[in-house]
Amino acid sequence: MPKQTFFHLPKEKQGTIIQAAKSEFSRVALHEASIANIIKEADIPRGSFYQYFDDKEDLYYYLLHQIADENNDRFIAFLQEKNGDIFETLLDLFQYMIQNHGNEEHKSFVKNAFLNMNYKMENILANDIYQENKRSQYIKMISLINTTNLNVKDEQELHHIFKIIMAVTFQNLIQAFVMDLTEEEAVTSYNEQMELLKRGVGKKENSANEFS
Amino acid sequence: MPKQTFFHLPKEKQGTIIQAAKSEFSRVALHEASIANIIKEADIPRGSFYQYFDDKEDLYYYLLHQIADENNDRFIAFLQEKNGDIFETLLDLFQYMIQNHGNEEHKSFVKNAFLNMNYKMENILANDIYQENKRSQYIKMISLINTTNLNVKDEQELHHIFKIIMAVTFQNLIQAFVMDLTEEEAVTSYNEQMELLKRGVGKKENSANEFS
DNA sequence: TTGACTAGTGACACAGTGTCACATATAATA
DNA sequence: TATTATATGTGACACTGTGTCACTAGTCAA
Repeated sequence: MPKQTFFHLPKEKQGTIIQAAKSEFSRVALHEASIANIIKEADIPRGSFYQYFDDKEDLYYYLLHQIADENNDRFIAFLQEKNGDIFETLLDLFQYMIQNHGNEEHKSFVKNAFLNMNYKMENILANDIYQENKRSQYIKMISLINTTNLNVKDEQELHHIFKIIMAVTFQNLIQAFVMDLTEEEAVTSYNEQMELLKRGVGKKENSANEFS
Repeated sequence: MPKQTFFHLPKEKQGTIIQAAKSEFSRVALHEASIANIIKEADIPRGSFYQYFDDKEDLYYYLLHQIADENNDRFIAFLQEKNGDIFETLLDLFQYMIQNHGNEEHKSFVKNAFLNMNYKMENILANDIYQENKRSQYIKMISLINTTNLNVKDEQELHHIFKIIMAVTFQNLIQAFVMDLTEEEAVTSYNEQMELLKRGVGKKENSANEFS
């Protein structure tokens, strides 16, 4: 978490630094990003950087959590809009995330974030100040899910289902970013997988496969 | 890929270097590992290291691919043993992977590998010499899957199902490693998710939820 | 014995990090 | 206004780690 000094800065200066950092982190992955580039672009001395942040990671995870929070908010908003339908919500969110929004830099940042996702997963899962926030957001999401369309017998199962769906969603996002799939390719494939999740992949008794 | 020079080395010296590298990579994640530690433990001069490998990553991914290949072979062997039942196979493999095998170092290496999984995903997905090998292994796996127990109508769906199952498996592996779950916790949760995958999470018409 | 090739070696230039002593600004108090 | 305290700004510097290169040392064939 950035130090208080950073938050005492005029908003404009904060913005300049954030902008420089985003630019650097969208240029290359975390482990290749250099503080030198950030301070050069933000035009602040090296010493100042360390007045504001512990290190490169501190700044990076601050930005990452901001974006994650935005997406969580968006998730919750979509979920409300779609009356709790998790599939419709995630399809929209998936589509939203792989779209460009006319900002190549933001997309690069997010792509690099996925590439770094496990770079220091302890850091993300760590019991830091974000943790409580994350937990309550998770509970909110779960509570908003409309279970009338889901074949779910208890809350435990709902957690499992959420986990499954998120795993598949993430994998598809990563693939879309890393393999540079077109939006259509990505969405079609994602959609088909979601249908399989709904239907189930185990053989039903009296049904025969065309293919086997 | 290590340079030819490395492969010309006597097996024993190769082993010493590999051992030193595994030790370092199990101590810390890739981005924190240092060549200095590896050459110190292997007792070779710095210049020699660069005769054998391009850099730290070169050595690291070589080891990682070795382990991945071993696991792929194990996957295929299990699949044959279980008459192509993908669920039984993966449950066994899952259990196998989170077990210790009396080698704390190997487990640390694998854990760090998961933490670094996306560190440089391009590297892993890159069209390198492993690619062809991987592709053919994938095809072999798919061909071994017994579809009589799966509700699958064409090959496209089989690919999707494989992808889904692997996504969920990986997520559970990562979680087990990072959150230090006991084997029982991990396997129980994984198992329950697999059952949901088989059954499907979408609501069947005439069935009612206890919970909603 | 010479030449050609392959491998071994460690000093070194270079790049990047985090720190620290000092400089400067701001605000509160006498 | 002068004084003091506190917060912030600054860049030179020590330190760590990387990759290179000129040189050395083997090996083998002519």
